[in-house]
Amino acid sequence: MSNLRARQKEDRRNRIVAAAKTLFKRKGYQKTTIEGIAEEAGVSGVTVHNYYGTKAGVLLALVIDSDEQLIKKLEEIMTGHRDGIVPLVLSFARQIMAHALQSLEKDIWRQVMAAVTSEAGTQLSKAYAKLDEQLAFVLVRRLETMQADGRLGPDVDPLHLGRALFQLQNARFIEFISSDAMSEDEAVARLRNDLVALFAVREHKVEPV
Amino acid sequence: MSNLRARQKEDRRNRIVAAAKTLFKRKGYQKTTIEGIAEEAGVSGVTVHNYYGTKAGVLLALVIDSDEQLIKKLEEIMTGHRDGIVPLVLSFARQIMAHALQSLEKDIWRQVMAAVTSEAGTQLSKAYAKLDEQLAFVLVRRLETMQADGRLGPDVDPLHLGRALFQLQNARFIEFISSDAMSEDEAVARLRNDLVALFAVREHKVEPV
DNA sequence: CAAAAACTTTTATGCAATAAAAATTCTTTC
DNA sequence: GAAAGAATTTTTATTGCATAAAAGTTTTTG
Repeated sequence: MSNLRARQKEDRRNRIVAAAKTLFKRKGYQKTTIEGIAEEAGVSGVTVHNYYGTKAGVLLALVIDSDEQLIKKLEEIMTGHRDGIVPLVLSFARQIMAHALQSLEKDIWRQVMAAVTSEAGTQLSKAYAKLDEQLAFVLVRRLETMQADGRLGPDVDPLHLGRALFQLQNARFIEFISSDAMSEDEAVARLRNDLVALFAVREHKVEPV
Repeated sequence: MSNLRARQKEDRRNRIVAAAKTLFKRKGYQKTTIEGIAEEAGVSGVTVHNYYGTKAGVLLALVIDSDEQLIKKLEEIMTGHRDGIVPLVLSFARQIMAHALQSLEKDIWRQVMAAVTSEAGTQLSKAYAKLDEQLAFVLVRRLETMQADGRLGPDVDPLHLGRALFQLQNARFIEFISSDAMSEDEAVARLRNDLVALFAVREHKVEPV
């Protein structure tokens, strides 16, 4: 029974995150209090702080759990793709938006994105950034396959292209969650406009700056 | 003397923002209190809340003022450009980063970006979004000129392209301020990688999704 | 089993945010 | 130009996040 203490800690972490998920979904982010989460989880409020630093930290931990599943799922789904880059990225974007709304509401996602930025440098924020990198790599791997199949020119760098495409997708995702009025379709349409416009460019010389 | 009341209000707004700017720069964001700003501005703490809603709201108001100047300056500087798209966007990005660091530190910019997201829907956040749109249009106008000069293919939509390029630039700007360690050069290098990779793509068919 | 170490809880404090009541100050109207 | 009325700020009070230090509890170790 190596380390009872470690197991207790793990158990408390799980209880806190589970309690938070329940309360965030039931009452929304603003109206659930740390003290409420603590009570539901059977610990003291200060312990929640000790574990996660801030209320947003608890939220981030919860989202990270959920996103790890998303990545696995995306990896599978995307593997089937035999289309061009634009449909690939749009499908990718749709999966992410659908998954996001399925687990939490837009208002709460705004808190997530805000926390990632304002708490940049914390462990949880770094963990979130790492997941973003993994998401980008889902695209990168698809692009590598496309290049191997000859569906993507040999002069393109799949790593940089994948990252760039992810950045664009992510920017539109943030726009999507930033407005309750914006539909998935609208967000996808904007992303398509981005891609079509970018791919229409024929740039020849690239000087250093 | 139309409306003494309105003038007093305007005066208080100015004093609050000026006081906040002084204190943010002197003590940083976390350590300046609303009460402190209020005292420096000669009003009560609750008045600051009544005017700007939150501490981040005061910060946003201050940044918006500063960004309005940036846009004018950028419009002038960018007009001189006779290079390709990539140098244009990189130069644009450099101007924005330089301006940002000149007015406030990275840590405070993180609070700005977080506030824009978490307080999406408020007047101040909308005002900030509008400035972003104006910034994107600085690029759009340059692209229109390039197209008229024949330096950009006629099948490209300058509006969509400008917006897409701004989104990319903005994503890398956020990355830049999110890490104290990232230099301007590094951020520009990443943005260049994005652009080069995207422009190397030769996509032919674009099916709907 | 007792001492030490590791955690959690209790207790206390500062500050943001918000609401309601009280006090001021400006505007209007007679 | 003074009093009534309206607008706006300040005072006062409360809740909750965040943090620190002291006190208490449980696990680990010798």
